[in-house]
Amino acid sequence: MLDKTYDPAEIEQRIYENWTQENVFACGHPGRVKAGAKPYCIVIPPPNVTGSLHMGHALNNTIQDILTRFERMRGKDVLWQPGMDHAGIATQMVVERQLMERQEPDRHALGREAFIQRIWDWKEDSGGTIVNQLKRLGASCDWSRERFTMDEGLSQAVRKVFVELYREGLIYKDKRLVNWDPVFHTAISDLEVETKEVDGSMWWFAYPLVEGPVDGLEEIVIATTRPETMLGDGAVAVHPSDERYKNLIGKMVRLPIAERHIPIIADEYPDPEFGTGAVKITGAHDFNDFEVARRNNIPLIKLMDEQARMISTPENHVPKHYHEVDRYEARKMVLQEIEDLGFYRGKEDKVIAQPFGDRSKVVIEPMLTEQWYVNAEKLAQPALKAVQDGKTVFVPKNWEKTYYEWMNNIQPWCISRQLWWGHQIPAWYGPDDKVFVGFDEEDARAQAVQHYGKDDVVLHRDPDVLDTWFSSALWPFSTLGWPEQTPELGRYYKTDVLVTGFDIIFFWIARMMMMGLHFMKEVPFHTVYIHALVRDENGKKMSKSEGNVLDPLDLIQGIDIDTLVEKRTKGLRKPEDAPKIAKATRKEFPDGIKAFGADALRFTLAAMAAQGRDVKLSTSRIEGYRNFATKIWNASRFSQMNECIRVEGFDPANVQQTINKWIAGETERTAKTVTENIEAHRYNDAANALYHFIWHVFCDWYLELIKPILNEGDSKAQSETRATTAWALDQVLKLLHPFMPFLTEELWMRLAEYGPDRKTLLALADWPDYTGLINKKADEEINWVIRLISEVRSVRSEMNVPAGAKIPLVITGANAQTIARVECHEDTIKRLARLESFLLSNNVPKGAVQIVLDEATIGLSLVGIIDIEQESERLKREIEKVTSNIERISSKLSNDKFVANAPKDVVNQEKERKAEALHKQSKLKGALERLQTLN
RNA sequence: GGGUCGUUAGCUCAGUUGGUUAGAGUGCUGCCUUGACAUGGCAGAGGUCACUAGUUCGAAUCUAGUACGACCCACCA
Repeated sequence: MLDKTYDPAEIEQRIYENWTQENVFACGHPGRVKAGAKPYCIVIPPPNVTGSLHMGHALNNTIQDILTRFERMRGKDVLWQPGMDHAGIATQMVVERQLMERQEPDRHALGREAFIQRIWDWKEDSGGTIVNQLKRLGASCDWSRERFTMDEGLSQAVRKVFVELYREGLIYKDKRLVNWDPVFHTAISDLEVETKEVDGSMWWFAYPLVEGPVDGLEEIVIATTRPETMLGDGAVAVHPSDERYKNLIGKMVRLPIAERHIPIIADEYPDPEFGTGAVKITGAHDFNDFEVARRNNIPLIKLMDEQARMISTPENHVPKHYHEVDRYEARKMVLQEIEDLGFYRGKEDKVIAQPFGDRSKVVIEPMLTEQWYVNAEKLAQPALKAVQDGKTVFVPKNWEKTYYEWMNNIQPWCISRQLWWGHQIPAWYGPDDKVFVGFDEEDARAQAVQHYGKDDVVLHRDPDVLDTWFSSALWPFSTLGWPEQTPELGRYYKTDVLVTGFDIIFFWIARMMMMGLHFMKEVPFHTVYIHALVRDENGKKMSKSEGNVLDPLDLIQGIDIDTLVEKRTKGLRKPEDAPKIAKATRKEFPDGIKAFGADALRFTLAAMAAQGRDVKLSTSRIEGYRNFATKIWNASRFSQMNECIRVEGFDPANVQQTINKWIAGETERTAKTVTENIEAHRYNDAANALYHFIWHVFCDWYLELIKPILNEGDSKAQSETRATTAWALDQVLKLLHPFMPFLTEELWMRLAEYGPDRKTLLALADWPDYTGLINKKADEEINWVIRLISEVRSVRSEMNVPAGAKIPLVITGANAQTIARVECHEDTIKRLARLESFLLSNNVPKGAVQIVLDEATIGLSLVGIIDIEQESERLKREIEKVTSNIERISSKLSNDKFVANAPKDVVNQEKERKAEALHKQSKLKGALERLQTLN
């Protein structure tokens, strides 16, 4: 016998092991995948090897799991391809920090090879905790095929792609400005830069004219937000149309501190309306200036080292006392010196847009370096066209616009990183720095030998590694075995659906599209489902520094308040926020967080994942769905207690009892709704349909309505009802399984003890697909019973009839159909409406409350309880309601335009409604009259 | 500066192509420990669908504008 409540903690782990043992998730498994089964494939967005499961992962993977479980049950050969990303910067950072904490030698002391080995060791020990967390969530990935972006196979794919793109001229080296991260000492791509508005200042400096005043001007005043870069100025630019400076163009000015002479040039770039209209040009440290400098042949003077400290230059542009000084310290020094020298012309505080590294959170420095680039513009064209042609569809569709927008303005993709952890660039340099790109050193050497015409060439390898997203871009085919032509590659590529958040459309989706089309000549997936961001219940983004992070694992297994507070306040960027966060957390969860189980969390995420909207997660919602799990558990318990045993060969189309016909039809409806909504990626609609059916149809009505049959019905009706209940419950478990896999699988097995053996685990059972079970007559009849019971209950409550009091009921004016229904469902109605007796009569008795139900009038004898005044008021209110309804419909129907223009169906419907309302009105009037004459 | 989206019950949200009296969950009120379930049952209160104008027989839904809010992209020194 089942316990009274469902205990997820006890069950979930055991169930997952069961699935694994039975190879339930293995694609192409000969034991369980039917011959001729269609393939279905989803590749997981590979989580970082350093990552742990956050709410975004939980939503993302719940959706993928719903899809894969659904398709698996529909008989497809499903591959959910799992794996992890090596996450270049993040991983290197974690291990470097670990070395520091343990006071071990840093990576430079260790050397490259030892450091990389150290990272592999780290991965072995503590990498990939997220995999186990995904299992806790129930993710039905084929773990036997797990891949890692640094695996040998995937690394080969990376090298091959690099070499081929290089040979096609789509990868090249270039010296230009890049976004430089002074903390990680590496270039990063445009996408990894976050522009933020911060409080800053703009200062005015005067540069004196070398050859004396022109038009009375002795100096030109420039405005800058970055004073320290003035040491590298190569020119001052003014707009050619700017009358103020017209005669200054071509003159030289003296650059203070640096004591150099630089020209005043004319360029379209300066805006005469802004600042002073004169712009200092620092080509090596500003993207705009770089372009101006290029156009005008102005020298680029690199001022800083990889940590953004000032350096000396070969031409001694930077005075000695600035050497090795940090850029912000240098700023203060420049300001002071400019002031001391008398060239300071003022300051304005203003909000300025500044670039920050998305991981390091420090201000990015534009730096002049040589890097590897992908010609993204060229690769983008087919990727753009594929979406335009509908080869790949975005759901919701409006994301396509975002995709187009970015693809149409795509910039060269900087792919080299000055890190150690990652795919080292397969490029080797000869003595004269001539580059040889090859699949491996041997390949490169062969080219070098041929080039130099001698055998003993000394080559050194490019030390840089590739952007992590370079290998992620290959994920849909590299994980399937490419460049080998594996059977899996042929079978599962292109994949079916990619499920991800909008934040990586550019980082990942766009690049997979480009690489997939280029190397596989086919899009990587036919559908991209973009889900929303998960926020806290106030709509704020969950972030460590806000202290509002909800860890999915905590919701699954529960956490006490002290531990939660400790988690939220540990390692904050701003430790002073800790007390505030602790207080808010204690207020939000005075008793900590209860263990809701994975199923409740999954169901919540699915139910809240409406297309195109953020998910604001609230714990009360999760609690509600935990209760839902308990409800199902108890419905199963009821079924078990009443010996509702499944019958081999039971066919829901053959049931005789009206109530059973009805639930069979309702089940069919629900199955259709759920199927259609999952197919349409409307997970919230599917979840809500299930919730409503299970709780408010199956439990609230079906199980209540059959109780009289189970208790005292004839044996034929009893056995049919038991079999139907068992069948319906099976369908419930199947339909709910993609959403709540643990609970349903457990019940599936537990209920198996009470009937014929299950042929398979629920995860492999056939998805419900019925037609022809809907029976209009049964629907009408049961709905009549439900309406009758509801009306009686409502009146009882309104008249304050004690819940325990059983009262007599009299039906008058009933037609033959109603009489038949009454006879058939008498026991049920008596029980659920708490009636003492149930009579058919020609007269409404004295002292009765009257309910109009279709053609019949139902009298509830409440002698001694009824208040004639009150009842008369109630009836009048009812009549008023119906009358206003009639008026509304009448005015509609008397509108010629409505009758002429509205569809026939709508007009007829209104006519029908009017007739019904008129009928009800006259019945209610009769009831009121009787009340007044009888009493 | 460009773009996307949102505004519906106290709260969190549904509402697909315009067509009953706009729905859930949660919270609230009243009654109920009735043999599956108090993590429950029954009944109920609660909405000018942000605002304005328009299209239409008919608008939460379509169009235009206004207000407020969110997010993304972008080089104004």
